[in-house]
Amino acid sequence: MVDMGPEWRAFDHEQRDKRTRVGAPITYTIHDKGLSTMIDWRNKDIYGRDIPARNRAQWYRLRKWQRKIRISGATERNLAFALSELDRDSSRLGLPRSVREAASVVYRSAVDNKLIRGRSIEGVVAASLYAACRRCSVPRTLDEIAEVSRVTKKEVGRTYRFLARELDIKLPPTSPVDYVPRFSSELGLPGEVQSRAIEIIDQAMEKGLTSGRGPTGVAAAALYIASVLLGVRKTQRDVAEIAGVTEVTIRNRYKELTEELDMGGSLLSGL
Amino acid sequence: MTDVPIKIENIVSSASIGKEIELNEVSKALEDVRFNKEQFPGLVFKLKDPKTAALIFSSGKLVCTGAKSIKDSKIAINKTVDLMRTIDKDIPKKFDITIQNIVASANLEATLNLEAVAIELENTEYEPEQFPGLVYRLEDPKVVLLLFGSGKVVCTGAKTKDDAKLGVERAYDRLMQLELL
DNA sequence: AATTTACTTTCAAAAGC
DNA sequence: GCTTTAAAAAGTAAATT
Repeated sequence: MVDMGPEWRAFDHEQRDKRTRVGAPITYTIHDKGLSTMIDWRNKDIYGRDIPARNRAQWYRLRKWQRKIRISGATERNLAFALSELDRDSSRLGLPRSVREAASVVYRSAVDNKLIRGRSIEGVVAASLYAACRRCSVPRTLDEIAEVSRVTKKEVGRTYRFLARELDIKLPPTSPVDYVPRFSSELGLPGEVQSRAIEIIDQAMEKGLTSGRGPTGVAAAALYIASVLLGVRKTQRDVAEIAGVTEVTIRNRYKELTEELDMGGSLLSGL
Repeated sequence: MTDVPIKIENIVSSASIGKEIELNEVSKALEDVRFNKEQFPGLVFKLKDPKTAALIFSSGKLVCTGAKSIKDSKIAINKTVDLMRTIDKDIPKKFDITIQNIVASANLEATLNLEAVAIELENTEYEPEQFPGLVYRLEDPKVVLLLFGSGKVVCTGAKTKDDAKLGVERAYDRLMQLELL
C-alpha cells in the first residue's frame, strides 16, 4: 500500500505516520526524445551485418534497454492522454485548476504504483477526479462525474474504492454542507441563506438525521427550508433540478428536518 | 459475548450429481424453467416448495438459492435432483451438498450514527450517495456486514449459521467498545 | 400524494465469454 | 469483469392511480 500523505487521510486517527514512501518520486520527463537509432530485432547491426557472437550479450542488453524505453514512451503517451482527459472532464465540470492538479497527483500516484493494470485510463482519471473533488470540499456526485467522462457510474465508484484502498486515501463521507455553496449560487440565493442552510445541516447531523441519506438530498432540503425562512423562497422544483434529486426526495427530507428540528412554527411565519 | 438473535433470510448451496445432463431435455421435462444458453449457461428452475430457485448446469452441478434454512436448501436440491432423475435414471441418490453462503438479518436495537462509525470503525466503506448502508468487513469470522442507521444489520458471506451469528455479535461488541452504540 | 415496482450494496457457486 | 439466482436492509426513483 502507498501513502499519499496525511492530507489524504485527514480522518485516519491511527497509524498516520512511520510509513515509508514506496519508491522514488517520478518525474515524467521525456527521456527518449531524439533517439532515432533503432536496435534491430535480429542479430544484425544497422548495416545489416551479423553481430559477432562475442558481442551478442551486449547486444541483447541494448535491446532490453530499448524495450524499456519503448515501454516508458507508451507510459508517457498514456499520461499525456490521461491529462488531456482530465482537462476535458474538469472543464466540463467547471472545476478550478487546484482540483485538477489534486486529481493529477492521485492519477500519477496510481500510475507510479502500477494500479492501472486491468483498468481503463478514463476510469482511473474519473475516479481520481472524484476523489480530488471530495478532498477539496467541492464534491461532484458519481452521476456528475460519469456524465462528463465516458465511464459508467458503477465503474467510477468501483475504481474510486480501489484507489482509496491501494493509495490509503481515507476521505470522510461527503458532507451535505459541501454541496451548499454550489447549489446556492446556482439558485442565485444570498449568502445568508447559505449560512442558515448550513446551520440546519449541522443540527441535522447532530441528531443523526443524515445517516444513510443522500448528501445532495439533505443539502437541497436544507437550502429549500432556509430560503423559505429568509423570505427568498425557491420552488422545490427549482431546488430539485439544481441538486439533481426529485421533488419527492426534497419533500421527504423537508418533512423529516422540520419535524425533528421542530421548525414548523418558524416556517409558518416565514410564509 | 453479547447474544444477538439473527434471522436467516437466504441460503445458497451447491451440489454435483457426478454426471453430465442434457439441459434441453431437462427444460422439456420440468415446469417453470428458463434456459438461454447464450445468455447464461445454467438452466433456471423454480421450485414451489421450498420456494427456491435452482441453476442446473450441463456438467451435472447445481446451485440452489432462496431457502430460509439449511434443511430447506437441502430438501430443495434433493427434490430438484429427483425431478432430474425422471430423465436420467442413473443419477445417484447420494451426493454432497455444500452450503456456500448464508444471508442473515438482525437488529441491534439502537440507532447508529453512520458518519461516526465510518470514522471510528476499521475496515468500513460508507458512501450514502450510493447506498444507505455502511459496509463492515470482518476478518474473523470472514463475513461482511451492512449496518444501517436504524440499527438493522445484514450479515452475508457466512458458511455456517454460527458464523453469521458470531459475526453480528462481534460487530455489536466492537461498536459497543467504541461507544458507537 | 399514495402505491407499486425497481434499482443501489453485500455474498457464493455454477460454465463460459 | 460479466451473465443468472435469492434475500434483507433503507434511500431514492419512476410509473400508476
